[in-house]
Amino acid sequence: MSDTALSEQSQAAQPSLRERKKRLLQEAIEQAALTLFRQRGYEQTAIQDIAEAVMISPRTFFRYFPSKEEVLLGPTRAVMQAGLAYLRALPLTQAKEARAALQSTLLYIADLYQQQRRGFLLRYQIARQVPSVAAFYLYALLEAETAFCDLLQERADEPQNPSQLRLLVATHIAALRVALEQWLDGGGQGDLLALLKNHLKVLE
Amino acid sequence: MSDTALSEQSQAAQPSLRERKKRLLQEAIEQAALTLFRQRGYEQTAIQDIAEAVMISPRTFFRYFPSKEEVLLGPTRAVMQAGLAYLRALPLTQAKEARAALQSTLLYIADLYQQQRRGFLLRYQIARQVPSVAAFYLYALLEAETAFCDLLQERADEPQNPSQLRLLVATHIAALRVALEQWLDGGGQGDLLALLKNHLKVLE
DNA sequence: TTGACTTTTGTCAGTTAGTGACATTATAAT
DNA sequence: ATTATAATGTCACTAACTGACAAAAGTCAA
Repeated sequence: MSDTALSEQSQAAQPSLRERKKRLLQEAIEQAALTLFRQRGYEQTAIQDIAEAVMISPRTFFRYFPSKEEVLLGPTRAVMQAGLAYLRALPLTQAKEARAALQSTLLYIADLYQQQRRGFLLRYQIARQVPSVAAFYLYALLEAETAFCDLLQERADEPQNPSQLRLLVATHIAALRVALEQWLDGGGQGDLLALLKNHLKVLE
Repeated sequence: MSDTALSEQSQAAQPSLRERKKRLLQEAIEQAALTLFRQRGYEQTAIQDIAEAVMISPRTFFRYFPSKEEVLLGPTRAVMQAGLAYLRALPLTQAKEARAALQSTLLYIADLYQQQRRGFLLRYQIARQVPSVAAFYLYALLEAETAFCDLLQERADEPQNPSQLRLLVATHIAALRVALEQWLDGGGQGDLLALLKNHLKVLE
């Protein structure tokens, strides 16, 4: 683990055979899992079934995903993390108001959802049927809440009342969730951004 | 199962030895579980440990609780169900506005929480540390959401836009959740009702 | 109280998710 | 080629559940 950073990343080139195979396998596992979930149902699909489909051992599955749920919830978590990164990188030169920064972040997140419409649609349909997935889906959405508060607190133009800020963030994420669920309930056909914008406007 | 209703409930008397023992055992299991969770931690406590403490077989534990999490989450679910019942029984003679009915229901729920402060405090402290419990806790809070919408729709003075109504309910439950967590973070010392009232006022 | 009936319980066997340890194999670097 | 490193498979294990069935306890009528 000496200076791989130097020898590999300096050229911004290929991410090494090993890395490529890892990505490929990760995607293969995910695809196989989603396919099986859709065919037989989530609970009727054992880790072993997924492993066999990709010709790996069950042990290896768990080296790529910490749990069965995470195959479905990883992207949701990733989108929320991307939202945090977006907020962190928001140019605050014009000293945005906390609410405005939050709104723009949620719209950014909604846009990411829309870009991966297909994947999220399937994931959502499973989450609706399986309580444990639904539960962890909510957790994935809301675990970022305090991080949002911290970021807004440190980057807002003026200090916020922590309690009020928390309420602001929670209700706005609730608006995102509602927009998301309504959009997905409609098969992802409608315009998620428009839906969310409307909800955000109602909150003001 | 013929006419037990007649012979037992007509006198509103003792709920039969069998029923009493069941309640007793259920409470004993719950108490033993909570004690062990506090002593050793949730994940370090196996079902078998709980079963041994109450001198039952592990199989019997699962006849009383469908899962380990449910020992912790049952009361939360019960409180939300009680809220639904309260809303269902709300006298609508004066044709309440949907928001007002919802507010009063959430205050009722908050009151129930406050009445069981001790129990919820412990449960919350565990939920904070264990993701699976936290996830199911959120699920328990939010699974009642659509039921709230349905009830409000059918009982409100005038028909609601379903989408707006959903947003209303989601944000208000979010306010309940925030108030709850802030109250519990403060050790349950503060006034939950006041906190919630404040949050509800902000939402208007 | 006896005796039939119902509910609850324990036992047993099994499935599945998830984890640690270690030997084996594949990739990387020299 | 050779050595170091990282990924994989195998094995053994824990722990949460579940179905089936027999044993025990509670119920009720005669």
